[in-house]
Amino acid sequence: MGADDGRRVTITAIAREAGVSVPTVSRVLNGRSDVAPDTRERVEELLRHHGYRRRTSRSVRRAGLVDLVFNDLDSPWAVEIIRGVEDVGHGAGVGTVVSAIHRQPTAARQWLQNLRTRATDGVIFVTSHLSPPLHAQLRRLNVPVVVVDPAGVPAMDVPTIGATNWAGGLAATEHLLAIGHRRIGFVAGPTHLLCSRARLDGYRAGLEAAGVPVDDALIYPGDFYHASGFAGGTALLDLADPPTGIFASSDQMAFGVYEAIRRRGLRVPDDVSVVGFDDLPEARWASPPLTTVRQPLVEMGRLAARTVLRLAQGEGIDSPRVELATEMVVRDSTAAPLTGSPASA
Amino acid sequence: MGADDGRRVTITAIAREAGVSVPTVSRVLNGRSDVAPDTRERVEELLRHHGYRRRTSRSVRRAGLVDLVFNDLDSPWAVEIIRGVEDVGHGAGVGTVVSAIHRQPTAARQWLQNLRTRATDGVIFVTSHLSPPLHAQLRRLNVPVVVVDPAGVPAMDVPTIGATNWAGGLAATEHLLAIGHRRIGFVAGPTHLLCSRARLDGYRAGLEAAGVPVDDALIYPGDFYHASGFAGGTALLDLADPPTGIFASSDQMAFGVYEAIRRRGLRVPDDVSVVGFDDLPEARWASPPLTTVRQPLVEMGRLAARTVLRLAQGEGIDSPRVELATEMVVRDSTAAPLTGSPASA
DNA sequence: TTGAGTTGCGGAAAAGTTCCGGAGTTTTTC
DNA sequence: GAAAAACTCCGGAACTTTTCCGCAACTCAA
Repeated sequence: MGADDGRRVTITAIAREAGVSVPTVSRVLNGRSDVAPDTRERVEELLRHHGYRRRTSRSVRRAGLVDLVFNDLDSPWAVEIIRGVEDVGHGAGVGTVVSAIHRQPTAARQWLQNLRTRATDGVIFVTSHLSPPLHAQLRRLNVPVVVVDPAGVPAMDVPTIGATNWAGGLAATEHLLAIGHRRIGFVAGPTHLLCSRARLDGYRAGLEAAGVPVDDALIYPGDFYHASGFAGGTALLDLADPPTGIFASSDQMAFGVYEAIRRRGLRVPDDVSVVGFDDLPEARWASPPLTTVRQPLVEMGRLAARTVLRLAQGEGIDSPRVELATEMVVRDSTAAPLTGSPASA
Repeated sequence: MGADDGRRVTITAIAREAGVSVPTVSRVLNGRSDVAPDTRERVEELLRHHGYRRRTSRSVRRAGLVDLVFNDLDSPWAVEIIRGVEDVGHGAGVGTVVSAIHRQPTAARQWLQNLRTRATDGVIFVTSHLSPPLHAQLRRLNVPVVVVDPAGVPAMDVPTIGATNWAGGLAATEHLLAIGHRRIGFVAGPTHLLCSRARLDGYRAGLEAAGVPVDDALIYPGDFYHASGFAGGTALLDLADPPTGIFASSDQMAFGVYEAIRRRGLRVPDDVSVVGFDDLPEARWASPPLTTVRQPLVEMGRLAARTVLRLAQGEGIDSPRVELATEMVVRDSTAAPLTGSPASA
């Protein structure tokens, strides 16, 4: 596309073609406010069409801010990501702007509106859909974007950062199988998230590799929050042939499962084993301490921040898709199933 | 839905469409009296339909950012505050910049350095000491400051926002006394924080009002984090005459106490009752669900944001010191003490 | 030095406000 | 009952404020 005819594109050429002066193009590039909306659009269109790139890597004016956008800000999960981003940002002398767009397009538009009035060095979306129009707008503003735990398919040319969710799901399932469980319940996350589906597939793969048939009745659709874990645990224990172990695909749901088990008058791990996913700080302090799959959330935040800052400097990216390793953390919420129960060993 | 087709709506367009002159529209906008009622109505209808917005912000130039500074970003506690601030900020079209200064003066200096390169409409400190030099610097920059849960004395002329910590500590103690406990342990927060001291004083006041002598051996110095709760619970249970109920002045420490009790092979609330402070979302889902003192954290964040934005607009403040009410939330972690104590039952 | 890009300054034009007067209507006066 | 006075409502024009962009001077790297 760019069709840059041998020579590098300069703002002088853009200015001539757009019928404006050089300073005006410069102002558009730097996100100044004193440019008429349609002039800005015309110039941005030409910049994009010619694939303009900043001349030097050094003279980039930084806004001193990185945007971190969540769908919802209602989980301890979020703090871990914030910590990672803030840590790197702090070291690099950039502030971290945290927003929640609550899945509403109006909120997203309002956020974008605010973004226009100031500047940003880059945007990190977390488990967000990053709607095409929004992405197009950001592209027009020439703002680098990174997505953590992308919702849909890896998408276009946006770098994404995640964890090895499939491997984590597999490891958790293998752990339960290894200590003797055969009937393993699964509380899934929202199906529209890639990480949820990967964890579910890891669970399925683990069962199949062990020759245990996958029973759809043992898979409960949750949403990562406490309440759905409670509902899922209750539903699974209500089955005629209830599971001896339950793998919840988030720690919060695992705590909900704890509560469901406790309400039944049963105990963890004596009667039912539970495995979570995330390894939030509170997993270590739950009663009993939760066996879970550790996601390096802080490290994911750090990496996202470093990536977006590199992009902001015009530097390249090693890989458009990075998955950090998960790690099985065995604590006290898993044990061998009761041998006696229906049959025996 | 004004469907503003790219261009901005001007009063000229409105005037043309309404069949009146520009000055007439201007008069409607400014609430002048010399406009015929039906003319006024017609114009107002069109203004509404096109979503007309005043061109001039009229107010001072805003940076569109509010800074939210924590000491450490390592507790679910922080998310609640962030949610509140972000919520109000989002509504007002300002971004929320989250920072952690890790109690280090160097980090604070670095943060201030970053602040100089950009602009801010105001700063909210959370449980921070707000050292005099830092405060002086901010004052020099003419940046409004609000402190949530101030560390030291209410300080100079800085508005502060907190909760009724003393009343909360009293309520928790009274609850334990009411169900029959006489020997009540207390796991304190860091003594340099005002809220910690207030909770401790509430505890003492509750005991004294009930005629129960305060035993310093029952007061363990914690730091609000899990680990110190575990240490405190362990230490209290190791006493020759251990408490039958433990009041931890944060939910996280209460979870640490849970773990200490569990390690002893004892049970909550059968053997030992536990009360927390904060009412984090996970308190509801702990095993067993935690009896605690609810702090309106989100609301505190909201209020802080509203206050700092009002200050930024040059408006006045109703009160320099606001305390929001705490609320006793009774769940399943408290019960009457075993009557026979060491033996019997 | 040279070329690319940025910034302070100022001016033209647009947007919005205020002053003023005039047409039409209502009220008062004689 | 007619003229005068007063009032209502609105447009023209002058004025003020804000936006937008070019000029020229400047910075920065090669």
